[in-house]
Amino acid sequence: MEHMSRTETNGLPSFAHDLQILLVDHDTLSLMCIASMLEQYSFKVTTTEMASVALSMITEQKDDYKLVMANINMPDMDSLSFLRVLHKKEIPVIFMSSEMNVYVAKKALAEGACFFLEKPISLEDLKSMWQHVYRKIRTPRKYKHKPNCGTKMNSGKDCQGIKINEAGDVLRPPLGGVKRNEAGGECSLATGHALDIDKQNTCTLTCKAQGASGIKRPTDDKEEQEQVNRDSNGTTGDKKHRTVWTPELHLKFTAALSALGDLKSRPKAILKMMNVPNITVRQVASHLQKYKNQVQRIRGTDTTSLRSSLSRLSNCINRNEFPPAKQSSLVCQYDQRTSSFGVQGNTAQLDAPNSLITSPIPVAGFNNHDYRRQNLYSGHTILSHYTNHHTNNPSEFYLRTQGQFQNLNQIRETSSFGYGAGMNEIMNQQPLGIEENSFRTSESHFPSMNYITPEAAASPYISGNTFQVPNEPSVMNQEQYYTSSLTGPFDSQNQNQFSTEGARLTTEVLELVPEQIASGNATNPNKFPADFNDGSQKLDTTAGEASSPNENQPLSEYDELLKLLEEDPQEASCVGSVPNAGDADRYCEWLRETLLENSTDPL
DNA sequence: CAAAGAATAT
DNA sequence: AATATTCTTT
Repeated sequence: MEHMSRTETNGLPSFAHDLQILLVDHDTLSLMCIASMLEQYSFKVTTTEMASVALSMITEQKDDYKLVMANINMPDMDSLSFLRVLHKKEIPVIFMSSEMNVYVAKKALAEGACFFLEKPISLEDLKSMWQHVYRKIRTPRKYKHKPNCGTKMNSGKDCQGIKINEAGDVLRPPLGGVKRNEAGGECSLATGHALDIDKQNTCTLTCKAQGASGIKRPTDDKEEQEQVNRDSNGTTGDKKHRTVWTPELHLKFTAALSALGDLKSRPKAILKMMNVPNITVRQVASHLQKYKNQVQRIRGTDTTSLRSSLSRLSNCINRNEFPPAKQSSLVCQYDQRTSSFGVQGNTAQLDAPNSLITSPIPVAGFNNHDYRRQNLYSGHTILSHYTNHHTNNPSEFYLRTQGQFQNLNQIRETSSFGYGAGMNEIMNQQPLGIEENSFRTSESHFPSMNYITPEAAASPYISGNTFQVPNEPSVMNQEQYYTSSLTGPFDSQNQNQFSTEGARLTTEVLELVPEQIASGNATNPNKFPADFNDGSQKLDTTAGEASSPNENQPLSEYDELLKLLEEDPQEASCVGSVPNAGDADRYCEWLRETLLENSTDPL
């Protein structure tokens, strides 16, 4: 690669040349892509897809890596342990992630990572990475040892039996397999084990004999907790899995609620109506509890409207008037078979389903949405859409640049993740994925593609190649989520569907947007951005210091620093060839502070 | 005692 | 934060 980009290379101070960077990303395409970009700056890049291998390489010290850039999502180990090992060796770590998640970013930074990049990463973003090599090593802000929290940063991915001893050596389990619990049951990768990181920096795979859901309150040590949890037939192999309330499930739930009315909406009845196998009354009760809380929170203490909504719907049902009069312009179909939203054949057009499973959203910020993320540096907002993993439809991503969406055609499927992961964040980002309920996300490193026309956007149905660009968010916000289930159209003919397990086709019509969003407004392409910015407000604030209206501040600010350093490399590097990275340091410190500050914000 | 509601554990 | 489990009330 010597022949290429001499100019780019010259953009960096000499001491940044030939910097040895170890790049870790299980995502091969991403790995190659970023590696090639880094090489354009004349960095010497070594790549590996396995974090564990990366650690081996570092431990073996074949090369003197000055910087490690790693996808925070590590299928083969816990990224937190990874970070700690490197931190001990005083190698700066920059984490990358395709799912922007403030929590994860904060966590990583707090734990000592020196930077966090959201994919897609631009050439420009990488330009300044060398600076981190010269920053002082920070000590992790807090070291909260919580047993069983080790996987948190891994967005639902668990360690697969990699051990790291104190020296940072990576020890693989004999067969590289899955550890088994005492009873010989295989630990489910999804839920059956937890990753413990003790103070010796040893990561141990442990299996919970009781399964993922063996959560018990401390007993007053009455009768020895008999092995009540050994299942009835004596085999411990059965893995209880944590039920995930997918959009589909929740849909059935809300439909049942609607059909029953709030008076009859008791767990048992709901369960019966939902007719979903493998779900218990207690689970429904639990969900109902959450549901009610959220409805209440959204509506304030006022239950009247809730009631009237229900009775209104009830009336409709009784009078056989389906669907009830429409009040919104944004309608999409829901295909129960493929569990996707959108017009037949064009699935996953709406990200409403995501909002179904997002966590409670602060009332002030309805527009928050897990699938709407913003690149800290580019200011791009990226929308992603979920799709059920049973379908072949890749998730779709839309990139908004300067007020316009770009459809990223070059979509690549990556790992699946469980609820809470990414979707939360993608959902964000929490542990314990369940195979049957996992989603798939896609990411793209190719910012390009077609713009979406306002005309296309105006379509009440969102077709495969368009994106709704309404004045208001096209996502169903929390309020809409709860109310729509109560007031939304309900096909009488579908009532029985909840008790028929067989094939169901696209018949249900969902109302996704409340009446306030009149069709007239919805087609105004000039106004929509407000919401999307709001939706990412958290990230915005995070990225750009409040005062500036320009969201790209951080990048330019960083750039300024870089330029400063470049302009006078001599002076900058007064100590040997080490530049004075004070400014960069301060910047990073600021960034970190900002992120951490936000974390304490109640919001 | 069963079912639902609330509280709490993780 | 979401869900499972346990405690409390109906």
